[in-house]
Amino acid sequence: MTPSPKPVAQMIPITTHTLKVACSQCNLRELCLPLGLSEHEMHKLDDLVGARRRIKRGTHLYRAAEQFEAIFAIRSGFFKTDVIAEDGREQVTGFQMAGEILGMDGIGTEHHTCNAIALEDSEVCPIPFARLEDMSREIGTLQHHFHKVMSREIVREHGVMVLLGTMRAEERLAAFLLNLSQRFGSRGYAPNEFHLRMTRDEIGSYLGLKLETVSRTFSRFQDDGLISVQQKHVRIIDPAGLKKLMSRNC
Amino acid sequence: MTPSPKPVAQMIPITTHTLKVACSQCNLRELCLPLGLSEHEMHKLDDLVGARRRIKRGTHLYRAAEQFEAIFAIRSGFFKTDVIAEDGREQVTGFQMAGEILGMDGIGTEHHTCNAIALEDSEVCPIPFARLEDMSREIGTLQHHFHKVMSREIVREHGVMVLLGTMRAEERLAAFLLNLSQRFGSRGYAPNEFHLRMTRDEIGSYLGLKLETVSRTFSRFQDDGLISVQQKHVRIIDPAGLKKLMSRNC
DNA sequence: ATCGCCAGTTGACGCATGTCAATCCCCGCC
DNA sequence: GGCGGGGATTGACATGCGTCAACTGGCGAT
Repeated sequence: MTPSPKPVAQMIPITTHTLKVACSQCNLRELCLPLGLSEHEMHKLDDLVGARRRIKRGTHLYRAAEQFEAIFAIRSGFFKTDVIAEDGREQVTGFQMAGEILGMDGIGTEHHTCNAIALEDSEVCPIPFARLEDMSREIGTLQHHFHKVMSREIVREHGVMVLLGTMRAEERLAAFLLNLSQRFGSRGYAPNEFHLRMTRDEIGSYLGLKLETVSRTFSRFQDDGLISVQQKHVRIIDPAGLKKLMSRNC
Repeated sequence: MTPSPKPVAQMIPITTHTLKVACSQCNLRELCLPLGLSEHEMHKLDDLVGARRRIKRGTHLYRAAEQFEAIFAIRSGFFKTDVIAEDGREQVTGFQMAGEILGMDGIGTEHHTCNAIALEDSEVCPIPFARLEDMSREIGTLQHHFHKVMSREIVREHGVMVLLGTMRAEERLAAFLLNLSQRFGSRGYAPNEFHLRMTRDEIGSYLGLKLETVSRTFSRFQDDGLISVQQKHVRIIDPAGLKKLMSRNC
């Protein structure tokens, strides 16, 4: 093989300008806040969004009880959010990927109420919340889109409640895999082959299962020819079969 | 018994004026949207909020898939919201009481995504959403308060995820009772004695348990002297004992 | 006031998932 | 490239909750 050229990013001199997010240029705009803004509005948004911030794998973007200042659009990477109850139990409340918004839990109390931890080296665009509210008062489209984003988060959580309240282990894991698949797909990645960024324990916490149950269920899916799984690498062989699993009996 | 006097409501001539909500007069304002508004802003809000609507016990305030037009402030009464998955499973996603806001799940898709059903005869104040957004652009306080309400709903659902994901049956029911107690208390009702508006089945759906388990756990709590329960009437005898239950081991 | 029905209670039993433990095997670090 | 450790797998066993079923009793309709 011939040596591949250096990644483009390394050839561009790093200035505040290149570090600065330009929403108007961002290929995630359909997933993030700027959806449906005019050219002019989009450029106003560029001023709102702060300089991109790198979060190394394993470190916190924010912690519960910290002062809430901004929400964050994920530019690249992968996060988990979790809640630690007073008695120490951990519940993973979600996994977030590029184009999704983090931190809306902090608005109500002006303090974050959960932890956000990068599961791989990531970049986020901080959106100072007070300024977002100001700008929302000028740009109705932005206001409305932000409301939609928050509402969708509520609806997503309803889905998790259905999962945790009514589904059996197999169904939970099938739903989880199909959800990841759909989200990777809509970002232009292969929907049927991906690397899990989280451990079995984190999957288990999210799905209300113990890690051994997650592991066993993965193995069963593999034996049944639904997926092939090797550590964190997953290939979905029979998506329809997984879907069928979710609506069996009951 | 002597015949009781007619209910007061029937003695007042029904006019648009009496049916109309006056947020500026409402004793629920601390719980609902108008928190922190000036006198002038409050009166603008009075124009926003539509005529109060009565919802009879057992009937729907809205249904999943219906067009979303408004959110609803509960003036009086008690509701449940539920999601029916494609395969028919029902998950109760919440119980709502006076001063709480219903319908924010519909903003994202412009269609409601769950059902809201009155568990007793109730009254709601419809808040046309497009007009709420308009007014939010004029009144920053209102905008901010609405964002807080949505954020708190997200945080509430995180709490439910912790409950469903990590707690055992006893802990779930204890958490449920203490939550109801706190909410009744903050509305001026006796925190330690109340009527459940929902069935064992609905409690079970909310808590991810079968109705038999709910019933058995109630009985166990009674045997242990934590509560006294007779059908839908509950008295909390030992709140501290219930709290301790929730943080035992783990 | 009475009846019928639906909600609730209680018991017996089974199963899905948790618990505990041993072993394996990547992955990243030096 | 080798080594160490944490993540993953797998097995044996335990148990909490679900399932099925019988029975009770309040409440609302008439």
